[in-house]
Amino acid sequence: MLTIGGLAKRTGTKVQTIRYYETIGLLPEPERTEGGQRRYGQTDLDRLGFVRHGRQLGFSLEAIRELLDLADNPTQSCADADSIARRQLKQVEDRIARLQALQVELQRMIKDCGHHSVADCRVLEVLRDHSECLTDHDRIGA
Amino acid sequence: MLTIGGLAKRTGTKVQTIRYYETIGLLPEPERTEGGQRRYGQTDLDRLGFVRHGRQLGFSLEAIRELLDLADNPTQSCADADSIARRQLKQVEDRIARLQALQVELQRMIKDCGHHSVADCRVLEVLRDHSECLTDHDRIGA
DNA sequence: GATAGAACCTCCAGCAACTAGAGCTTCAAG
DNA sequence: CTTGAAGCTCTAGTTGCTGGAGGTTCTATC
Repeated sequence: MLTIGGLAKRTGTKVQTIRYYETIGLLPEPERTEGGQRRYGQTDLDRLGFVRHGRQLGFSLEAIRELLDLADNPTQSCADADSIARRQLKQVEDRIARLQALQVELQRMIKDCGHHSVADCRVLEVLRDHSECLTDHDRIGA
Repeated sequence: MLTIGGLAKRTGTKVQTIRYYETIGLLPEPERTEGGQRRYGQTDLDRLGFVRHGRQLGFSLEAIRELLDLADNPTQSCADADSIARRQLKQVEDRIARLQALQVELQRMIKDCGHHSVADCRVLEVLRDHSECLTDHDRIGA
């Protein structure tokens, strides 16, 4: 039997986080000692491992909850799990695209900035310029 | 002069968000009408544009606050702005790397899932397998 | 069996960065 | 001068945790 600290260590989770997962019903209430301390078994270790891996993959706790429900009643179609994964993939692809655009822009900012005075600092200019991506028609009186 | 709603529309910001930026001191308190409604000018439009663009670029509000401070007192060295940008770039690169790993895994999950019953659904298996990335030495009693 | 101190317990508060709603007032058009 | 959209303040909720206060339990050592 594992203490909450042991479970935390094995799954790379913080103790507080485990208790938090319990309060939101993602993990079941575990056994307790006479004194009231939590004790965990293999099932708990597996379930928490599943949750943590899902989180690393970028699933929301709600998505993970859905997946766990699916896994708990394995009579339904797998299409549900598939659609959750597809939804996630789409989000991930969007995020990557936006981040890559950002990466390019930051690189440009850094390249153009020659450590002079702020007066001719390009980092600030880039941001200022783009604050005018809202160009003319976004200016007051246009 | 713009109303808060007009400013919101022009910058693609929600009205509540503008008021929020004001309460945290990111935007200055604007002029008010007799009746107490906020009225904004070009400066506010620029400043909020700067903030929103920074947010889209992934800067935290704190980082944006630093940049705005820099822009407000342009006597200091530009090295500060540069280092903020570098810090951000590193974070962005990390995020991209993690997301790409995730993308691959999700694609595999979807590819392997053939819309059968959950019994042989690979989506759940992938997550289950990896919950055992904590392999043997992570099992209780090992 | 006493004791020390690490690890546990509950409860509350807070983080970022907003978002939403209740209940009320003001503005601007017709 | 009325009407209804848009404004106002204030409070509370969101997601996914994290930290602290103040107190109890477990376990190892003497």
